[in-house]
Amino acid sequence: MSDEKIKIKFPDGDIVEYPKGITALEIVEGISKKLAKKTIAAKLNDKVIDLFRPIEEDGSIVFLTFDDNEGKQVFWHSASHILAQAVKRLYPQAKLAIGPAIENGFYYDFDDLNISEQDLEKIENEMKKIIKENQKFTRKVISKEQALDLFKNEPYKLELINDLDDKVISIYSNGDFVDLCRGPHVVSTGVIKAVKLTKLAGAYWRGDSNNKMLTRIYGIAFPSEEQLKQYLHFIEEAQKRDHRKLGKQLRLFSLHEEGPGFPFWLPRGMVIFNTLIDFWREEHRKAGYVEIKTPIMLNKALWVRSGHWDNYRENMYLTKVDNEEFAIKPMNCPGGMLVYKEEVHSYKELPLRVGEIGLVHRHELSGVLSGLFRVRAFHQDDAHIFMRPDQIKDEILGVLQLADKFYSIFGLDYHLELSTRPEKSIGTDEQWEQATTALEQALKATGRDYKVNEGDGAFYGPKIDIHIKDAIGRTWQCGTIQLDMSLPERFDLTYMGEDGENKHRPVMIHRVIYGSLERFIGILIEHFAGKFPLWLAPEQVRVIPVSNNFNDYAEEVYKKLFDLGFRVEKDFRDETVSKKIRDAQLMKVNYIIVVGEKEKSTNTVNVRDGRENKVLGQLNLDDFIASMKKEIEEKRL
RNA sequence: GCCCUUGUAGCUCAGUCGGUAGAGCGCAUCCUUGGUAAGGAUGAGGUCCCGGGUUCAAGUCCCGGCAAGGGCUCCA
Repeated sequence: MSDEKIKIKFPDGDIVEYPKGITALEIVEGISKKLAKKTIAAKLNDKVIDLFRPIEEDGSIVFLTFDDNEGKQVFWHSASHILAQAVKRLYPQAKLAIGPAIENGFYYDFDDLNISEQDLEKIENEMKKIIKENQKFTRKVISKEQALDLFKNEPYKLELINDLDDKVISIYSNGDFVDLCRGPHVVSTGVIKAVKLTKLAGAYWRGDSNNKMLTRIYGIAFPSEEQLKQYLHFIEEAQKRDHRKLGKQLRLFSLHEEGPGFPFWLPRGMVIFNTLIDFWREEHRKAGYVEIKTPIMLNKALWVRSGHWDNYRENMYLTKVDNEEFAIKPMNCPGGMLVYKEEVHSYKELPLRVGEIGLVHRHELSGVLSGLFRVRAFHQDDAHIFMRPDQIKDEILGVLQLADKFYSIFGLDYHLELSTRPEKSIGTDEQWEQATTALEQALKATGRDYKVNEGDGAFYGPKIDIHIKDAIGRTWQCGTIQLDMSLPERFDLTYMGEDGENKHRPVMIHRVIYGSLERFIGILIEHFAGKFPLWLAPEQVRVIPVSNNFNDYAEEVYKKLFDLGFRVEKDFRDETVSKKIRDAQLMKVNYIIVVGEKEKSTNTVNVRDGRENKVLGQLNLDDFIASMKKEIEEKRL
């Protein structure tokens, strides 16, 4: 090592001199053994590097642990190398593709690997062996020729190397295993304390469905067994909330072979469905919307005009009526266009906000269907807003505020994303500029952060997506606001301007807040784990007499609640109280009322909170009714 | 659409080596009349997803299809 020095700046501002070529590991060990133990990688001048890589230049350094996202990525990426190494040991003929870290864990793709899920345990055990061997990771930069020679038996690696061209080609080795890799990696395999292979799947090479399908193995790893256990427990809990499972248990909806992707709504599910729509109607009425309903099936000429025939036909259900071709609507907009054109509109009546709970059908690929989250028939809480160009900002802001009101009611946090002009698009630069600026202004006016996805907009206009976050941290795209510069042209929509000319082109947006009622309910089921707020609950109250000697009083209580409009059931079965309580609990009834002698003589009810699984005690019936009314009124969570 | 896995009573699932179908829950009837998460007994209930094939014999093995689950691709 030379006498040359380099200057390293720490996050707290301190600058320390070190000999050139020192490693981040040596630096951190000099600071704190404890920190060194937790440290996975380092960030030098904002570039993540291996702890074992010699530092040759001045710079500011940050140490990364598993708590940092970038630390996790290094950790999981290293685990994926161990996975590949284990697979190569057990199945030498397997060909390596790629193996990155992902949001939750890592995967590695292989070709020529014929295994089934039972083999995962074997591979996992081999990984544990490699971890035990505590092999050191090393990095080496090689020439393209060397790389081509080194990986001559790995066709996928060769393809990658040839695509790397002028970039630096680095390889990482640990033990007998070498992989083409940008890195960085952990110091040694022993750092990975706990690993689990979670699933086996097919995946196309380079994500292109024209390419060969490879075998992908997914896994997760942690710095301690305890963390792995916690993670697996979390997954288990999440599975208990699965809306497909709860939907069946709580008898909300069903799916049948006879109609793949076409959900059946059962009485209990219909309560939620209708309650959501009631709420929607009321809020939209207040926000100045009118409502229409357009036909579910319209002729081919309309879809040709709207552009769907050319761009979306693959996903449309077609049929014939009197020998003319018709399509079941995959979207509501074309019908809405016809309604707009029914009369001449004045600039004075804009913005025109036209809502529609539209049932749309889309032929999604069989492999993508999933419970209520991905279906072939669903209801959109659609609305089209027609406006003058100067109204864009305020209208968008109005929609964002309305969406905020909705999501807050359900206790759903969310974030906003703006997608701008894609490469393939219609319209002029000015139009895009104006539209995008208006969207941005509206976003800024909300005072919320938003993310920009450059070039991710639809070909016909920029859009804002609303991504909600559920009770266990998963995000879902629900609401969208899309500006459409295509349909007003295609349908030649106009309005009469101040100048007396009926040739002005309105700006149109499509927007949804629930997105799809089906999907939204699926999300709500999982968000609430089936325990709905009182205002939404399919069964708000269940009345249980302690024995059939008290059926008369129970009936009286039941009838009173029923007549007041509560969703109430009674359980007069010849079963024990415990049994009936249990059944009510399993159905996640909000309030379970038990009545016997005590209650009958005092005109009270004994209430149990079904969501909390807790007895609240004896309450005056009228007081209880008043408190429920209030709870519903406030839409309390 | 593609890869892997699965499909048995209303539900959740067992079914070994190919020998002709099982449990718990639910349901019905009876006993029990009860105080906050499963009282007891008896009984009914089956196109083993569908169609072919192999075999003396198929829930079981093979082929094809359909559906579901996990992924990939797709998602105006």
